[in-house]
Amino acid sequence: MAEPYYITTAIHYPNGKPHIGHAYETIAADVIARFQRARGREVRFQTGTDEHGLKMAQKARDLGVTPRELCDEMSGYFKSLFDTLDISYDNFIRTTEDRHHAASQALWQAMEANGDLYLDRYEGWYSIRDEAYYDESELTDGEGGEKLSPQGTPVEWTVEESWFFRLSHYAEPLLALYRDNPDFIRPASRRNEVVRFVEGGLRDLSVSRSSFDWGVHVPGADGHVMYVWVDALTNYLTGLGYPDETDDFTRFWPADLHLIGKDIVRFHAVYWPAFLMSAKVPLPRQVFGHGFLLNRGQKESKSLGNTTDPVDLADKFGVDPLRYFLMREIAFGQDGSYSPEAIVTRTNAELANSFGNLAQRSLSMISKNLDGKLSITPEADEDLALLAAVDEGVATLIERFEDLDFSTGLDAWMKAVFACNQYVDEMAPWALRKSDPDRMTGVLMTLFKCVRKLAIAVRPVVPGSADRLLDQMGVAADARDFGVLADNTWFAGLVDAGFQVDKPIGVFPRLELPEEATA
RNA sequence: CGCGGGGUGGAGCAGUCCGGUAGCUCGUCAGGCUCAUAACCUGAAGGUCGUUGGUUCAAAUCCAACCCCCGCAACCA
Repeated sequence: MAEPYYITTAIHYPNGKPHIGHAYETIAADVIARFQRARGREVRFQTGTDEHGLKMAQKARDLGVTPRELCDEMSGYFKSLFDTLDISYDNFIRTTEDRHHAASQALWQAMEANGDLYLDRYEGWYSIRDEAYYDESELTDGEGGEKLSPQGTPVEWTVEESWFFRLSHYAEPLLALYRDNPDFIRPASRRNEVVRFVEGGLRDLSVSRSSFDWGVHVPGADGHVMYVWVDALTNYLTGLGYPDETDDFTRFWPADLHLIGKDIVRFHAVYWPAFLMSAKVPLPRQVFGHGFLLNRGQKESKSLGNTTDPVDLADKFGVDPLRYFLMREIAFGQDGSYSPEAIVTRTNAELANSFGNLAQRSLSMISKNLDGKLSITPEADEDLALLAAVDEGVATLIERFEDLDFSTGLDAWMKAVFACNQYVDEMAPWALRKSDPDRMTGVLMTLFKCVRKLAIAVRPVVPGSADRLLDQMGVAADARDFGVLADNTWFAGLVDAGFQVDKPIGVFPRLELPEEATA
């Protein structure tokens, strides 16, 4: 049976429409999911929305709708975005689902059974807007002498009965975890931050709220709902059927990868493993905190008026160019910059001019000069050298993708594409057409084989386009995973079947820079 | 002493952990080709790797100090 692979994105907080960052994270997760499927693994890919918490309740009240109605609407925007972006998730979870409440309560009870939850009073300076308590030392004085949070929001002295989680007991086990599993937190910069934070000592964590009720109820404690993060993190278990020992749970837990933004690494790398240790549930294998997307080097924000609707980007440039750009341009794990010009320049140069044009010129020549017919030909040294170069590029792509280093992997892939274009130039099949037609056929067959390899390799990134290309090449829909790269029988199969290449249709058209983007 | 990220040819970046000819893409210039999406191929110019000092046979890379830029304002990933 195929080796299982479980990947999750963070569940998204839907108190606004999805923005470019949501698209980035989910596209990256999708590329990983498709990549692992292509490697032959049985993939479970989960995303969803995190719908509880005070802010959702407040927002619903402001809009005059019920929290449930608001969640239904907002969650829909996320689903629709993911459909637009070709996200191949297996499970879209919503934390308002009954099964999720049940799972969260089960996890709670497991932590309680381990003696890690206790009831106490929490008092301190609380900011309703930030939904957080602050230490006296963090506060500043406002103009009227009132206390303000570090964020400048008003705070009130609040006393609240709250359940606490004995996080303080887990500092050592967590440090041991980081020590024994250096890749538990990636990239390394994030790991260093977390280690330093935990080394500084951990305080018990307030894990329930009684000031509002839009959340998962604490079992046996009327009036308390769980702190949103307790409930949110549990989603990764819910999706597999926890607490039931379902087949899914047995097969896919522990998760191979939680892909999240760098801002919530602490919750995933500190609280989450501590909760799981307490509940005696195995720990996920890796937490990866990706960087943020900057709009021309600037953080995107409503106040700056530079927000981007990812659906617009996909409409303007196409889903696959957008996906390719994000994975290719940005060193995964670091912050990255994007702009319409950068998207157009990058994807025109690489997808349209280099790879798209390579496919087009190769198929076009086969179609025109050979009536689209394929044939078995002797392979010259140059042909073998090119095939080897392509194999190497593809192998590097696979190796780098396995390590979540997409930009370097695609760089190696591009080098292979360059080698193919160089080969076309050197072999000059248009000249061979007159001087040595058999050799021309050999050259074109070599190109056909190379284009297939390249298309299969890049398919996780640009699935729709790669499939449209492979369709034109007669490559069977079930023969597009990496396992077939080493297969040498497929070509003879196509020849025997009498497959003919039609006049090709380009799958990576050149993009124009939209008018308004230049303004 | 708040935390973090960053300063590498015109632009955008990689390389820095594990010192050893400074690499990639775009842009520019010159040439080639004409099969192909005015695409492709070849070559060239262009950098004292923020500053200063230190370690070393050797530093973009290690150490110290300093300068500058950008986030930490929830739409927040």
